[in-house]
Amino acid sequence: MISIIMKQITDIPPPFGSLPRHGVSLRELRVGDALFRQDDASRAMFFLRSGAINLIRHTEAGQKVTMFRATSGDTIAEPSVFSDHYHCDAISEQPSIVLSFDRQSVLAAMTTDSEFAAAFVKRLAGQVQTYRRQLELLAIRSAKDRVLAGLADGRLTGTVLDFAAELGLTHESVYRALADLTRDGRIEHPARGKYRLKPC
Amino acid sequence: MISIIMKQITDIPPPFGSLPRHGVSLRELRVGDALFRQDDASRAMFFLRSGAINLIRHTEAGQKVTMFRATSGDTIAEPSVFSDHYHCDAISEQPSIVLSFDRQSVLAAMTTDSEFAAAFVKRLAGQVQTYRRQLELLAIRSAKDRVLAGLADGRLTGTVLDFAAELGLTHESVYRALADLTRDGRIEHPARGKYRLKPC
DNA sequence: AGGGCTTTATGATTTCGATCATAATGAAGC
DNA sequence: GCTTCATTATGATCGAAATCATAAAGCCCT
Repeated sequence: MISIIMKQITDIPPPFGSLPRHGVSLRELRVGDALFRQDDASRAMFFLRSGAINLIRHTEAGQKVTMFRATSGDTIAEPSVFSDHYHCDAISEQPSIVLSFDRQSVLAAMTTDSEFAAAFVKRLAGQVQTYRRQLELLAIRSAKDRVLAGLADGRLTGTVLDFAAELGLTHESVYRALADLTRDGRIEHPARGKYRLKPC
Repeated sequence: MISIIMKQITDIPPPFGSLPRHGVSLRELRVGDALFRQDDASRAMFFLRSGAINLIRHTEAGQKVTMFRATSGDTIAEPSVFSDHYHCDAISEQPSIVLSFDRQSVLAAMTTDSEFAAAFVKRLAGQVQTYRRQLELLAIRSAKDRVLAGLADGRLTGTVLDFAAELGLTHESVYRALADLTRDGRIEHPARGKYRLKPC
């Protein structure tokens, strides 16, 4: 008799391979599914094996802010390992497959396995750099320049609406900027909703 | 004979107390001094014992972006432990005293001392949260609301000019917003250059 | 094939922040 | 005390992004 229930989760990326098996599980998400919601109790952190997930924070004024767009190979919700709740929504932008790492297991590994901890630190340091890039992007005042920079940074992968949210601009402004840039010959517009930088 | 050269550096905050003594040094900065500059070779990370230091990044377009304003108890340049150069300028906003932790010593401690590593991860996780707050702040479109949020977040501690840079606004706009908010009775203006939220 | 929905797209208008200009206040240095 | 300088502060103008409005194109579902 073949058991699919006991099927092993394979290819756990370093350093998470050293976590006990009971601390790891797998989850599939369809477009629009929430991996977790802001203020939910935090049970785990995640590794995105494939797909794309947006981390969206809701401000007091009811505004939505895309903090981060996670793609294959990214980890999600590391800070929540130290916090008892999540600080933003994690919404699947594309069909995604994530590995869940139990919060307690991660905490335990952190204090007993220094290699694990070191690798974890490295991941977090990378995150910090990413946020800094994001801040740098938001500091660009001109919508046209900001859109161009965002495009150069490879951030237009989903819809233009998502792209606009990531850039902190209205979608109208982004459409206009994209149209301008196309007219200027700085970017190409191969199809409806598709834009890309001119090759050099 | 009393030796001041050999004077011990006291009160090294956890987890850095476990670093070897030769990996720790102390430095004092006057207003405007640079702890390091963007693209300098990274030799150390830092703990700010007192004062305030702004991390400022220069974009390609020559624009200055305040990524982070470090105050007492903050660590600075953690990501640079994994990088061979600094990614921004660190400029002292107030007279500051910093502890330097040699990059190699930190790396070594990270892989051998799991308690050190765990504490380090926690610090970085905190940093990530801070950057998220900053992103959230920058996402507020109205200058008035942004200034108010920044004030509520306790970010106006130095000059209004620095405050403006942190908020990504021109100082004129910030002065006007502060004047408006004062007129609205939402904040108090006890003295020139001083503003604070109305107590409830 | 058709109805409802979202995304893409652009036009018209308004608003608000940037920019430029100017001046008063206070601090630092001589 | 006087000069120099940065910070604080406000006024006038301009431009660009937000807002409001509208519509076509593509998609999902039946």
